[in-house]
Amino acid sequence: MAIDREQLSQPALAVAPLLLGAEIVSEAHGEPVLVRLTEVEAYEGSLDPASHAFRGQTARNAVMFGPAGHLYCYFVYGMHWCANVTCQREGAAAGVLMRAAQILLGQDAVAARRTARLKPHLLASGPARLAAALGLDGARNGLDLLDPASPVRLRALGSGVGFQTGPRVGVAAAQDLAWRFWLPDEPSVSVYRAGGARSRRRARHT
DNA sequence: TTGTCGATTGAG
DNA sequence: TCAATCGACAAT
Repeated sequence: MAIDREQLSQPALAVAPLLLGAEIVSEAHGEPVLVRLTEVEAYEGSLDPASHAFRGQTARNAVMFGPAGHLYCYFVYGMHWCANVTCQREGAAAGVLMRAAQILLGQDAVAARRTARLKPHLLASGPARLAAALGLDGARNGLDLLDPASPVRLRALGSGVGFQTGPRVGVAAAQDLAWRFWLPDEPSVSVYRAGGARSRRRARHT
């Protein structure tokens, strides 16, 4: 059964639980890779200082201002790609960062593409590792995850229940918000690291 | 035009 | 604990 875009056209806080346990298929590398999301984070647009869309629309974040159910890929730290599922209606920006997943299909191919040797449950643990596993980068930015013809598709949503929440990883702004969602007892869930490490390191010396 | 810093990862 | 590495954006 097809996924209704309406379900994704809500605030990120409402969409995030639905994406936990959701299945994503990618044929970006040729051979299909299928994953089940185990960890996500909500990013609201205008109200969220940690969101790329907080200061309004730019060339980079334009996809987040479009319709829900599209892929927002961004480049970070000069070397990694991360990917969001856009939500909210057209004109309102919000997204859910995909942080970790369990690989259901194509695990050997994913492992073979990596230079670092990782244990299987770590192959898609962390947003950049997950993006790499699915072959998501700037070339995939803006893809419609609900289009059957798309090489990257959202195949099923999660149940929306049975998750845990906590502060977002690596985010300096709005640390009081419990906008990270994960499935308990999933080994692929990434380790928590508080945000703003760099600026706080400088502050300690001054 | 320049300088700062990031929704991270992997090695030491 | 820290370096890698570069694009976006705010400040000049």
